[in-house]
Amino acid sequence: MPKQTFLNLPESKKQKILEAAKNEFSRVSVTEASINNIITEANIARGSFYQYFENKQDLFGFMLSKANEKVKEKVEEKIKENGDIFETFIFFYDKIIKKCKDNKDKKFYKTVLANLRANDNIVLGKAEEEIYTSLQENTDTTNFKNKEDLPVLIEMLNAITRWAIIQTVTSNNIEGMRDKYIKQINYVKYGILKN
Amino acid sequence: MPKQTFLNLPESKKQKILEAAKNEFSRVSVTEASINNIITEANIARGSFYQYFENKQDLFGFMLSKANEKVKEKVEEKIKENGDIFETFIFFYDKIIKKCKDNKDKKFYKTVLANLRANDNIVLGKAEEEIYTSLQENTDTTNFKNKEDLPVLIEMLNAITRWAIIQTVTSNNIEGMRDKYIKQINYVKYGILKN
DNA sequence: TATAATAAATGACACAGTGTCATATTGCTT
DNA sequence: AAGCAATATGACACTGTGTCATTTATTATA
Repeated sequence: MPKQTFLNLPESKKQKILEAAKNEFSRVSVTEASINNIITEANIARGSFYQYFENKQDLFGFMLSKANEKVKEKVEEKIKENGDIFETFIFFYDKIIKKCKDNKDKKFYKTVLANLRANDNIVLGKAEEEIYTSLQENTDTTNFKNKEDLPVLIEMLNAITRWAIIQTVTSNNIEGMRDKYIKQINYVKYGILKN
Repeated sequence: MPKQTFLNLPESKKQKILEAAKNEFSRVSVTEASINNIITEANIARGSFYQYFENKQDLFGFMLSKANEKVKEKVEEKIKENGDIFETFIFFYDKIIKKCKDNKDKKFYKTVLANLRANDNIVLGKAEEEIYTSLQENTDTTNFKNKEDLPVLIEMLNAITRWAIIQTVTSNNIEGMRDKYIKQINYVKYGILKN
């Protein structure tokens, strides 16, 4: 988390820094990002950066969790509303893809997702754990063959969905990719093999 | 690919360099790895490193594809042998996990897998495409409800399997993780929902 | 209002790393 | 033994990170 000094800053200065950071994180992955570029564009001194953040990871994590906090809330609403774990994952997928279409954040999201580590969470840290709990507690398992395996199912849906998101974002055929994803969800619901 | 100069090197010198590199890549991800550490341990000059490789990615890619070339062959054999796409993915999973248990390469694999980018291939580059083709051509779809969707199925199995591999390797409960993975494969075969 | 105290800003610095290149060394060939 | 090609070398120019002593601004206090 950013230090108090950053949070105390006047809104306009904060925005200037966050915007410079967004440009840099749209250009390259966090590891490749250069603090120099950020401070030059934001017009702050090197030392100031370190008064505000621990390092660039700190800044990046802050931006990402901020960007996704609404998604988290909406997903939790959704599962409480209808209890359908499959619908909810599709809803999550759509929400993230929508963000990648929005011109303001397009490049940022694309770069972030393409450079995500294999076991990084899409919605960062504690928030992702909380989503898991919500899904677990609110899924309606009435139609399941076997209720006990819900956590394993959620993990699998997570694997499929994150892969689909990454493939969708890095491909150019968004609609085709969504269709594929929906097919995959249906496989999980009804199975591949004849009975 | 390494330059000819490296390939011409006497075996023992090559080994010394590859071993130094393995130590470094076991310690941290490719991006964080330091060429300095590698050349110091291998006792070669900085300039020499660049006579051998384009950069550290080049060296890393070479090591990884070398490490996985056997896996690729065995997977292709397997699918030709029995046509069972599910068994073959489990076979692949087991092969990779086995490598992560082998003391010599344990740390290396663990670090590599934990730092894989979200859409990097586990078996690098061209080899992975070739596996796809093999799987596609040799899968027996007799029992499938719908034969046309094989490519989509393969992609899904890939997503599930790589996630399982990464979770397994970064967890400490290897056996438990395998059980989970098998359950997931069964979901895909038979579906979650009651008919 | 003057002064003290607290918060914020600054940029030079030490350090670590990358990739290049002109030069030196080795070893092979005739 | 001379000459040529392959290999080895480390100093150099860059780019980047995180720190810290110092300066500047802001707020509180008497």
